[in-house]
Amino acid sequence: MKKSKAETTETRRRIVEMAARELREKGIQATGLADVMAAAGLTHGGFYRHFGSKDQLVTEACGQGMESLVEKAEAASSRCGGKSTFEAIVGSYLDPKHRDDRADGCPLAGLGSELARSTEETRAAVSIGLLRLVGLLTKQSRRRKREAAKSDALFAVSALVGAVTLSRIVIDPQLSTAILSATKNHLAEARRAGVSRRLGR
Amino acid sequence: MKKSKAETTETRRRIVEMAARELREKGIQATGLADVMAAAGLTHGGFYRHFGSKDQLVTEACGQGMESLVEKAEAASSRCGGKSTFEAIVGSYLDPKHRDDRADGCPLAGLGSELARSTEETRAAVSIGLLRLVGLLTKQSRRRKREAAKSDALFAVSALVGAVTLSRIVIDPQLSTAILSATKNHLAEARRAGVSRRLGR
DNA sequence: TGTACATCAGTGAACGCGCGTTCACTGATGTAC
DNA sequence: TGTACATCAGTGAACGCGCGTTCACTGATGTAC
Repeated sequence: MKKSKAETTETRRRIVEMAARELREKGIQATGLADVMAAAGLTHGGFYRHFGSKDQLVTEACGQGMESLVEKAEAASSRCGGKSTFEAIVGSYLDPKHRDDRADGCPLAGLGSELARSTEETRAAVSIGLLRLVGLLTKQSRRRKREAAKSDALFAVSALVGAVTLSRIVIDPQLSTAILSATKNHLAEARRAGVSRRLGR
Repeated sequence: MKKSKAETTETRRRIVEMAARELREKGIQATGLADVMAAAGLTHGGFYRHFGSKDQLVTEACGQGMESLVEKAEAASSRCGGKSTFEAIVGSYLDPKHRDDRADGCPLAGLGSELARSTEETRAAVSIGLLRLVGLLTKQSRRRKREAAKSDALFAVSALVGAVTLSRIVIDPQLSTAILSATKNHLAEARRAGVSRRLGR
């Protein structure tokens, strides 16, 4: 049953795509290769025609998940209505929809503590996406100094990831949304403060 | 080999203590009951004399880990030198020592994404500790309104948890410490801004 | 262009391993008299 | 207080299961002539 090169490439892409979803949904360790292959419409035996190990798939899938996140942030920033790009990114990240849709959400929030124990390759792949996100937000900072702007961005990303993680742990729905909205309000406020400082107020 | 009641109680306590360490160190799924029992100086077979399931142990151990965290925060606040209690708590949480010592660190940072997929019991146990921490920080807020003070606290905890999580994922050591210090500086700044607002400046 | 053969994507069974859980057993502890 | 017996904490072997990985096999694709 050999497949054409085009089909093979497409199959590999689909496996990574499905893995990115399954991993974020269930977690890295809880996701079996058979699950991923089944989601891609295949049986588990063929996995090693495409990847050398589960770790390699995890690395690619997490990298891909981060790429999706960055693209989503870019999209949110391009179609921000009256709001600033910064607010658009923060708003979509802290939306309860994001909290409730792990499979399509941010790998940092969905897999954070597992990523911290992953291979150096996986962490490196994730770091690239993280730095791209930080870069996006750094551009949006209103600080003069580049270092201060990057510091703003690192802080904002930390708050975003922490807030969504906590909002998923907590049981009380009111507390869960309170965490998200508190973070949204405070990030907006901190940004305004940054503006004030820049203008010397 | 029946043991005295005092010994039994002490053994159970030791199992929970060791589990709290092992879980935070290796993660929930990656920690085996045999590991925990061995760390407590026992063999795995006796586990079910003390607990009904691994889930139950995880619940107790995570709850206990959160208690330790809160106690540590209380201790840090009581012996804060010239700094405010708020700064003392934030400073010790964002200390690189905390980042590098998972076994003794915050369960939210060490197990965040796994906790988000844990049983309701475990999440409830963790929530109690989280709310105690939020309560501590709420008391330290300089806002007039209680709601605003709690919002401050929720935001601060989100940033703390996110920052330590990210600092453990990232490979570049400079970036890792930059995440921690950016978060520390911004939280202190946000607090100062809160003061200004309260004083009507 | 047509043909013969090598390649290799995908299948499904199998392997080995580690895990959570169970169980028969041991012997010190606690209790009933 | 002393004795006989029930209790039960802890041991170590075993069970069943799911997982990552391997492998012989199939048959369509790609290639060499």
